[in-house]
Amino acid sequence: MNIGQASERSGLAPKTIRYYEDIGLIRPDRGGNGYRDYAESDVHKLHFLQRSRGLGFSVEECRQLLALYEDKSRASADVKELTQAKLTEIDRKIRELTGLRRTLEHLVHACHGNDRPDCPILEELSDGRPG
Amino acid sequence: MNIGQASERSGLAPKTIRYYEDIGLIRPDRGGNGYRDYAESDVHKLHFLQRSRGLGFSVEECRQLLALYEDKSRASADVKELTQAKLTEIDRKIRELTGLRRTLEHLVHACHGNDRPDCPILEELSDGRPG
DNA sequence: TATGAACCTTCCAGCAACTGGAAGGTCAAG
DNA sequence: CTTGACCTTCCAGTTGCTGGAAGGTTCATA
Repeated sequence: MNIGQASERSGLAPKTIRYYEDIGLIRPDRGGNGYRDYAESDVHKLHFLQRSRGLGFSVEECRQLLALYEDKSRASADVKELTQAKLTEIDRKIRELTGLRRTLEHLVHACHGNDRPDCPILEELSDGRPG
Repeated sequence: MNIGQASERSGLAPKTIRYYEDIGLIRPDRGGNGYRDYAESDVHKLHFLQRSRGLGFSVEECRQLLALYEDKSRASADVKELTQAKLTEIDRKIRELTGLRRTLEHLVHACHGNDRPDCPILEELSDGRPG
């Protein structure tokens, strides 16, 4: 099938699919007219990529996952380790964002929000001390 | 003072400081030797940038904040609005990450983590159905 | 058969927000 | 006078695409 249909069925933009080919993630056939020709297995891989990217794996990690996925003798412990590492990273991100959220919320509450020139948000950004 | 000291005192890498100059955020003087020469007020602005970047404001938002900060007739409602928008965005990110975390955790628990070739993580990534 | 839309192709450029490195100038200490 | 730590500019790379230009193909319709 053409790239348009592969795009629809995988949930990836055509540009993204071509990009994935550029960086060697997938290698579809070509028709006599030069058009890319995707097999079912290609769509499957693209969908795999779409899902794993959406779950926060980097493209390089997806490359590893794809290799594990295609390798019949893969060890699932490898995949578990990769996923566990990702989990830790996500926890860190959530913690950071939560702290940031707290700070900003504090600032919003402290700010008058009127037209007077004094603004606790700017003051705190300026001196770095908590208001 | 030279860029090295400005870097130390603002908490920004020299490269970052030069970059901020490139994109017009700050304009330090130059000494006779061509070296950048930072005044106290420059360091103050750099520190302001360091803080607001660290709080998740984009460089363009920092530019706005800096303008408001420098404008004596600024309206604090503007700043509050910007901060509030940022807060909403952070909430969305936290929600997304939490969902992602849940999915991955489920996958880790479902995976045997041994050397057997069947792995629920890969299977779910492949078909997109929750295991 | 012509025409137009909707596909497809490649390549080049750019986004954020820096970071790394090369090639070279300057300055202070020993 | 040399060594080493600074400083300068400029060019390129990072990640993961996305937009656009310029052109080829296919298909439906008039």
